[in-house]
Amino acid sequence: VAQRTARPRIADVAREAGVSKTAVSFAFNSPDRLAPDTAARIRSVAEELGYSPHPVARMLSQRETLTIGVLTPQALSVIFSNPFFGAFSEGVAVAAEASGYALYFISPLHGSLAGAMRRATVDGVVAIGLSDDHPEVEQIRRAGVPLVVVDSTALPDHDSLDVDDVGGARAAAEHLLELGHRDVLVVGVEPPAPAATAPTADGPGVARHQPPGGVTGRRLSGYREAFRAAGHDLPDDHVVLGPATIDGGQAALDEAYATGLRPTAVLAMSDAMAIGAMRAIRERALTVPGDVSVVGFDDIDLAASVDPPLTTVHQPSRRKGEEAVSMLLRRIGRRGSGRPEHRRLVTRLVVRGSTAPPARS
Amino acid sequence: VAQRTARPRIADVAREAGVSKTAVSFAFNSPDRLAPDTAARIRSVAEELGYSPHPVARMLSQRETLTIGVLTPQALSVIFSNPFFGAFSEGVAVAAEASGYALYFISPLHGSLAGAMRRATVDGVVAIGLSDDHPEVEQIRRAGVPLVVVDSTALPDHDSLDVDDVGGARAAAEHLLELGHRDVLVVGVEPPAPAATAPTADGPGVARHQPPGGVTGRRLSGYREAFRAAGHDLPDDHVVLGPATIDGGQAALDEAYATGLRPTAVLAMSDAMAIGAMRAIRERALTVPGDVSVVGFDDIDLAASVDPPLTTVHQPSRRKGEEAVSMLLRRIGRRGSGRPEHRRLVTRLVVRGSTAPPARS
DNA sequence: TTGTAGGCGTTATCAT
DNA sequence: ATGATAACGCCTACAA
Repeated sequence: VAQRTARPRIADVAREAGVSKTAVSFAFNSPDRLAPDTAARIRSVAEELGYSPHPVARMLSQRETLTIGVLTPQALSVIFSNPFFGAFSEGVAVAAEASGYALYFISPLHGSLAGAMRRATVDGVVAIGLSDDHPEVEQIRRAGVPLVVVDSTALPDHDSLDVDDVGGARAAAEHLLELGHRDVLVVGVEPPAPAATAPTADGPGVARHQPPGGVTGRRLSGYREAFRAAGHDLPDDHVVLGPATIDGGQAALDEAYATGLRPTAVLAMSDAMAIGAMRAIRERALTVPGDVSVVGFDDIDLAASVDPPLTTVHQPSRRKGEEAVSMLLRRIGRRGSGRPEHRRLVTRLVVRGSTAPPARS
Repeated sequence: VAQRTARPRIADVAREAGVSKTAVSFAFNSPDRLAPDTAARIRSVAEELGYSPHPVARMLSQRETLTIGVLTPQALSVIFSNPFFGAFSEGVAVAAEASGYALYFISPLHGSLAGAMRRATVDGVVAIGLSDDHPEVEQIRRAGVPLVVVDSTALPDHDSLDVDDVGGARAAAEHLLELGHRDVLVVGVEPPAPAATAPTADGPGVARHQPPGGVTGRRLSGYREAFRAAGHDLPDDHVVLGPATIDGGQAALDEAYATGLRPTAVLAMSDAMAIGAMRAIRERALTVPGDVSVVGFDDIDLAASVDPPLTTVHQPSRRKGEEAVSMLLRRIGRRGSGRPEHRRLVTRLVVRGSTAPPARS
């Protein structure tokens, strides 16, 4: 590797071209204010020297980064292993790129999300899955950066975007109830354990005492509504939580079986977990949907391609990403002012092949 | 939303606490150099005012961003829709987070990758899939930022990391040949069309005149080697390219059928494309592997869960991400000096259910 | 059309 | 232990 030589600065170009630093700056930022040939000469000298404006210096003086942050309370590793997040990011990326913004991922560093947030050089933030009871949410809000929260219990002061989790979950549960299922296991997404407070890495387990908020809470109440309306019960010990990954779903199901549960159906809060659950079910030499029905949530691209095709609740993941960025860019444009906007996108149940009536035993 | 009030600066804290700016800086960066109570007082004033050091100013003065860039010649939208990339990013994220680095994604903005690169405030870059014949590769190298290229034809001057594409591809082709297939369609990953030069958005099509380089080229030559060794032929018109997505694979297969091809097997260069190909095959009322066998590449998490389970070439995607970052951090640590390092990881064929002997017709 | 000078907010150097 | 001052590299009134 070529030893890195000192990066040329604007003064070098100015000297070499025999003009002032201002002229060089103009050549890059407002060429119209320069005689055409001066501008051309400056640019060619710059090219020759390999000069380009230092982005950090530029940011500092323009107070603008042309970057938007994607903030998540989970480690990026768990995030990137969830296909739903891939689709969401796709939407975010499309909208950001279209407006010339780059993407910066903000995740807990050294256990601190607020710390990572302070380090982030962004013009605004899309926060996904940041529940309002997150211990650092207050510090994050105070950063004073335009913020759109996605899939959170709406912070009334901030723009928010979510989907009809309750309705979608209710539809999923109703579907199982109509098929005749009564003994149903809920496989939920575990709210990220803030490493700062309680780093209890005890894997998936039954729901903790405090009722989960955010998406998990909303979907859970959707499931419950359906059961209640049908005059049935969804006991607390039939709710197992874990990370929203294939492995998480598999582990969650194993956990439930270890507890002695033998449900005829599974309501998973993420397709990745649903797929993991199906794996666990098969490893027990049971079949889907013959012995156990499975319903997912998200409707990832591959949901229709797995075996059996997954019955799931569709949510517009890509659009969610696009819409979040577009709300954020609007707010950035307004320089943060204006009343907060709250949007909710629709969900719908997509019935495929992973659900069937329970086996008569 | 609260009207954003002027962000407090170091001088505000200094004044309020009755100390100098230096003292405030020390309170944050080297508290040991201050009397314990002064440090404490300063920090509490800072807290009260809601002050934290401006990250951009900090970067400027420290000449360090604690951020690594992930550069891709494709739009992020196509990237995030490829599960392989999710796994790779997972590895990148794990390694980066472990060292306290944040992630910044660099993709073509306004059609220019080099332009996006110049805007990027990063300490180093992991470039994935940047072929050496990319029109902007020279400008990117000249940026003088530590660079690790992944899945590229190795730039001899830079650290590089790839997998045994040739060997993996050869194994895939040999597998099909052994099963008895002769009429095989290759579904390849299309090198990104640099928007800067030829924005010919004519979708998937047969290979262009210039032979593809990078991964596509290497995998193709692996396939060819196997055919040649078996005394068979892999005609040029049996190679179709498209974006590495489900849709891309589906479109590529449709294209081939439109051309009149009726292969008994498909060699796809990505699992996403393989899954897309399987969809297209089924839409023609054909079965996999009964009528057409399909082999993928990557071995994404879901490969074993699709129907039928996908025979594919495994590559250590996560490890690739981790290793790339670790090489990059080493180089950053050496401040860019030292001889370039070149690593290659292994691949292996994983036979599942999507391949079988050709139907006797 | 071009140049001068001040500011962006920090950290580092060198005194005291 | 603390403070004054000069970088860091650029942008942009304002002046010429």
